[in-house]
Amino acid sequence: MTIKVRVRFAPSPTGGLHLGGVRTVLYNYLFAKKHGGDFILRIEDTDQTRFVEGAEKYIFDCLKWCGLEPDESPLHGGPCQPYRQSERKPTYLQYALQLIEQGNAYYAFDTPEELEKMRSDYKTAENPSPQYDARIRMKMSNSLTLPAQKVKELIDAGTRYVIRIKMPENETIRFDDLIHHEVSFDSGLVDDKVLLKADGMPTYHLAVVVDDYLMGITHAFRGEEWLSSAPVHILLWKYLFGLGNMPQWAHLPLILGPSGKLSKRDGAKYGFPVFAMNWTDPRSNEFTEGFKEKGFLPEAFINLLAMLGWNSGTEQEIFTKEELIKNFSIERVHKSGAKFDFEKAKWFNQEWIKKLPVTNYADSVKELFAAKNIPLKDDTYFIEVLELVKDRCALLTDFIEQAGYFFQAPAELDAASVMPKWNESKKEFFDQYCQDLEQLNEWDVSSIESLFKNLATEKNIKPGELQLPLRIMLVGGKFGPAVFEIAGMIGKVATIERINKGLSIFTQ
RNA sequence: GCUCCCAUCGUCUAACGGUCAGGACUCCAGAUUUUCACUCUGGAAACACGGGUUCGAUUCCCGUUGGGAGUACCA
Repeated sequence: MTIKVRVRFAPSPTGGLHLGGVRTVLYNYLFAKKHGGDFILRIEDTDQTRFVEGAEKYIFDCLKWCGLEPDESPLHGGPCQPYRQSERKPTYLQYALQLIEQGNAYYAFDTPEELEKMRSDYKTAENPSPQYDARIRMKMSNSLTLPAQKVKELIDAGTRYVIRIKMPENETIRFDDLIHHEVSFDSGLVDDKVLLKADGMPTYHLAVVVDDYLMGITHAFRGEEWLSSAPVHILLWKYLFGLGNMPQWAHLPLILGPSGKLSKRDGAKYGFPVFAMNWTDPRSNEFTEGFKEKGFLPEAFINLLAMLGWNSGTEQEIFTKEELIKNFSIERVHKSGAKFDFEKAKWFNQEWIKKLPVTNYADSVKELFAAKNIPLKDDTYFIEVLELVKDRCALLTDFIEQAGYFFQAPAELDAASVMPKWNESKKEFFDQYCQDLEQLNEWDVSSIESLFKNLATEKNIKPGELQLPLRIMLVGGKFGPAVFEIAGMIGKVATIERINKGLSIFTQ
């Protein structure tokens, strides 16, 4: 019998969801779906001081937008409720006490001030950050150094205490990581991490192990920043639930920014989004841009994230979510960190804009237009326009410039591209052309075009000399599809209006 | 400082002892387009260094260097 795959993503609701976080979700999700397993979202809100209003909902919104919704979560329910660690608080104490009984943990009464004093007292040039470890724990105030009676008195008196793991002194802790393979640590070099805080809440270290066990997690994928504390978790598994029940670990390589680790600041500094969606910290009011609002398609977003540290072994780069699920394998995830490249990210999005039917993202573009007060016509026309200009758009926001002139006259004309070669005979040409257009019964592209070319021949002007001015009049700049196509789309009235307006500007 | 992780074009990557080291993004040139883009063709661009092992190393081992992470009653 094979055990059902169960994976989890366990964010703390402290702020935006960044690239690396979404990619961790993605790999978890892909792995679970590939193996017919469950993807669980657990909220790790054990630090009350860092709780941020709205952060949890924001995470759900991001996952929904990405199409990576969990099977179980505080929002979706599930058999292992509750999925918020703050609501599981009573659970953790018993395991901490079990560890004390087994001799694997102890009470520590040191105050924050005492800890600080210890750190400064033992700080040297060779050891800038002294740890609470085997060498110094016997010099501190804890149940290892105090007589049992005294410990009992302190606890009975309500003295604040924490419970720390007692790291063995000379043990090599090994484990097999799905990505890094065998990793080993010397237990004597790891400090006695706090397991249960003075407020009764567990730290991440205890909570992650207890909940992974209680929720039946079979595979635990997380960022590489956790690799250093893995020995603590391995030991906890050994002491509490047995190494045989421990999930398979995979520590994902980090996503780097242009200079070192990717940070919120990089986004602002280099002009690319870092979070999945816009996020404003309610406390500091600090705003961080999101991929969604920047104009990314969710399909492109997960595609580009998937390729940042993983590849299928083929030369295929564009993958649908279904293809990713089919092809994903944790063994093909890279060991080294990947630098995020916004240019390549845009390329992925452009490919997806071209690949997807415009109807898939027409509503998003509509919202963008509404925000810019661009008037909309009927849907058929709208779709037709998007189809016409989609090849020119890397971001959804590019549609504003590339499609806006189909709905309203350009606000400004690139007169500089026309003026140097502008002359009276061209003005006469356009005057005449307007009159001819007015008479046109059938407003179709070929008539508009042949009228233009015939008149040009008649006036003895090269059509090429005239097309650019016409384009500038209709579009505003040197871009867009074929001019006559545009005239055909915007209609007789708008075409003539825009030519006349252009004429008045060029002939000043 | 200490611990751990990592190392192929500028960037993302392929290669699992023998390849002209392949692809993609970016950049450059050309074709196409009477604009811009798309598309197509071509080009520039990498095995960090030093030792081993081997008939043969980008590939395996060791060291050096470089980069990253951790070193909280944060996750």
